[in-house]
Amino acid sequence: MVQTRSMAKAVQKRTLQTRARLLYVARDLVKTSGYEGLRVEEVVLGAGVAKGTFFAHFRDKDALMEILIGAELDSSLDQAEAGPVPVSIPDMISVMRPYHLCMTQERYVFDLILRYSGAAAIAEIGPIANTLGRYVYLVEEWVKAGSYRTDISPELIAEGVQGFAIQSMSLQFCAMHASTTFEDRLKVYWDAWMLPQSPSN
Amino acid sequence: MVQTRSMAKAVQKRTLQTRARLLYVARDLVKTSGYEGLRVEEVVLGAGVAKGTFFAHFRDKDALMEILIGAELDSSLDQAEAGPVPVSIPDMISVMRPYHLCMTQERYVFDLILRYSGAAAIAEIGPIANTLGRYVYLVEEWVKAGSYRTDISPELIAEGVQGFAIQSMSLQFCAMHASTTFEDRLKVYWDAWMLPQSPSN
DNA sequence: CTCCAAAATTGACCATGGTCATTTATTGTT
DNA sequence: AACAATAAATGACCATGGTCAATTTTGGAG
Repeated sequence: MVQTRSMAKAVQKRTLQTRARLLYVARDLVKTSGYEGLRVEEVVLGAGVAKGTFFAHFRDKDALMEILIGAELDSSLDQAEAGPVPVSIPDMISVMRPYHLCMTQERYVFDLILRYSGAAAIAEIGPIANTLGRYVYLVEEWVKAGSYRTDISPELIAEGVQGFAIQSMSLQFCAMHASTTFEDRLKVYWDAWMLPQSPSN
Repeated sequence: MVQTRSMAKAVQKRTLQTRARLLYVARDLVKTSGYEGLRVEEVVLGAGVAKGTFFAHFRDKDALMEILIGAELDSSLDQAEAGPVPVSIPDMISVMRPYHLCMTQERYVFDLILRYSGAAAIAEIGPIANTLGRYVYLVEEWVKAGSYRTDISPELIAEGVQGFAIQSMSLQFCAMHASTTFEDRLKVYWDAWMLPQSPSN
């Protein structure tokens, strides 16, 4: 008899186990050697599978990275979301600190986030693009609840907030601008963006 | 006799020739296969040298890329700098078009620019970080000559302008935000940043 | 229980960037 | 012109991510 759609075999238990093992080993390796130091070969060795198996579970090494980093970012956001709504710019900076620290923990991580923030060329939105979306949404809510400029939409404000956060991180990694710290710069930008003080002209 | 500083041998002609040949071949290959398609092996084959020679002239493949892309960006900026000073935001957008097009010509190029905008972890400022610095300086001059918000310094305005340009490019490559075009988005951001219209509260 | 098609796994192999001990070319000195 | 010291070039080799035809495992049908 022909195999019909409803008879389609479910994902095998084995698959889930293997995938879980790969993720577990990877997370463990990252703990000791950092993201940049992660090697696919070490992961498969630790998980006791062949190299090909890795790529049957993840499109490429970056896809695994995205999952690991995306999860870390997500839990930082959970933290930020759980607390009280920040009512000032310094508040926001402090509530977002874990998230921002997570993004800048390694240059390699920051680069990967930038690269994947655009959800690749493909139309698929990955874990990282997803948390960036959550970030904007969260900030938008905070903006609605607070007193900031009213000439543009809260969503636009939130997009700019994220843009400036990323800009500040970039400059932190830049030799030309090493003098100012990340959070000082961020405050200057966010103040100027969210609370413009003088007439345009 | 001991070799003194003043007797230090100059760079050999051969060196300059080899380097020029490598650069010429690379530029030529980029013209047909794009930046992403460039292979070191093709470059050395075309230049008639061994692979090791390539890496004696450039730290790594990215260093060559930085030179090629940096030069392209620089000449776009030369163009922008040569014309009349833009007196409005739409003017600025149009004057900067070649530069922005250059940055977004390939996803690969944009990623590399982002990666090298921070002048690597090393304290050395490369061609790309350099053009980004020029960009900010140029915009700063334009801002000084025009009528924009006065509550923050022209330099800060210029930094934000660049940040929003990069943000707009990122979103252009992003599946979630493909609906708005780059320049439309840029105008929205730049208007809101340079000409805030309403009191903060 | 046996058989089979689909799913999962394997590992030899490839692509490509990058290294370095060795060889070759250049140039100032005598 | 011969030599020595330095610079440049070489190419075999390595590291690492990624591929794919062949093999093994799984789970349901009869």
